[in-house]
Amino acid sequence: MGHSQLAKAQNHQRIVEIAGQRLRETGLHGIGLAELMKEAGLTVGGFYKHFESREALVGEALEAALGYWQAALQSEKGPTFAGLIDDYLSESHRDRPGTGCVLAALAGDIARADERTRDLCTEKIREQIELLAGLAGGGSGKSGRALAILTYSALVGAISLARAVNDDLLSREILDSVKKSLRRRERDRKQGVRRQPGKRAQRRA
Amino acid sequence: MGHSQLAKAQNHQRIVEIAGQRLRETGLHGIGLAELMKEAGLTVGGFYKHFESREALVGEALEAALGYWQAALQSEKGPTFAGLIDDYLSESHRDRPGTGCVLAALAGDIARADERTRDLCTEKIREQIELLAGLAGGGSGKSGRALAILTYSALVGAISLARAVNDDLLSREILDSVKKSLRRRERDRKQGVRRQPGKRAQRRA
DNA sequence: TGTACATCAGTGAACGCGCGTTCACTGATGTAC
DNA sequence: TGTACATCAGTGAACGCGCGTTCACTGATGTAC
Repeated sequence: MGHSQLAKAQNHQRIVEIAGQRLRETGLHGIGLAELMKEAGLTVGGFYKHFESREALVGEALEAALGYWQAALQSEKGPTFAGLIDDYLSESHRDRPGTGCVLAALAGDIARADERTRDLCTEKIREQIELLAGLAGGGSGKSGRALAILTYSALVGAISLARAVNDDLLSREILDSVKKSLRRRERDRKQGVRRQPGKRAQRRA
Repeated sequence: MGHSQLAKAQNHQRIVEIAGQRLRETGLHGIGLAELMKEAGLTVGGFYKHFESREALVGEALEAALGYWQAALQSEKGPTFAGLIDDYLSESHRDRPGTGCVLAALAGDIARADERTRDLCTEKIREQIELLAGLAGGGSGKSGRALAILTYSALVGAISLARAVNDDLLSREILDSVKKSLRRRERDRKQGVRRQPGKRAQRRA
């Protein structure tokens, strides 16, 4: 319980990390500072030694949470399109919003948030789409980007619905069905792209 | 400002309707009773002559709002799959969450809501999927349902992302791109189904 | 049709609680000599 | 290496505000005679 600079930095990071989880679990207004600080092993009073306001913490936490997801995706050293879909639409992801995709958990809240927060998310969404488009196929054409946007939308929507739904059977059906549809979509496109030199070859096969 | 039974019923309906809009606009915890009653031309005190609690109002409002969407879809007398997609992914829908799809606006909040609310939404989601599956094609096969689920997920996700995004260009791109992708998907499937008797006919064309 | 009365939708103020924020204080940290 | 001192992370209580809920009261509604 020292007051060293190191301890402060560690505490700061811990608060941000916990906030990132709880915000995704309970919504942007779902948790109070007292509870948050307690969970970090501290008391409320100290909060303002770290952040200017609750809003400032939310900003930092969202930024970190968005970055975390990004990192997780890229660190998988060359994740595949199909692998990414399977991860995203897993029951594990559905049941752990706290460590999952920020947009799936908070899209509604973000749409109503201040401009700075929305700026942040806009850039992250842009990056995600580009990442997906890159994975979708070597082609730099528009269809890769279109597939990326469709895929991203379907992922976010499917997880949102699967979480909203109360019936485990329906919830799983949503995850599995979208998983299969998206996988097939990518497969179809890849085959189309690879046989590019002669389009007639597709018909012969 | 009478106290008649008729007036009460009208006030009740008005409160529910306004709540349905404001909740979709500001989230399940985004608006207070005082403001709500004021907007309905009443004062806070009278609230409990209509509802047992705030929670009860939210339940009624959500049920009405979900029903409203359902009705709008069906009253379009035989809406088409493509028409439905265009309506859902319109800028008008994006910019008016208050009168739009409950799930697109509140999926996050609903996932965290009490069981009764989630039950309600689960049934509505089931109905929507069946409605879409019915429109997707005459075939009663599994692929119609899979397309319905993919479509529904993509719709909810696309509108959620388009609302979260701050950049109007990217927002429109998401709407338009998903619109096109889904339209094509349905077209492809319809062609496949209609030429069922002889699969070879597809290759000849 | 007219009159007395019970009902109850709606009013406006007050209550109580939770939560973000502030503040005086503590004591370990780290620096200047 | 020791010592005196300034800094500041963290404490715990208090403040103020907003919001859901309660309550005594009002007066129009609608009913019984």
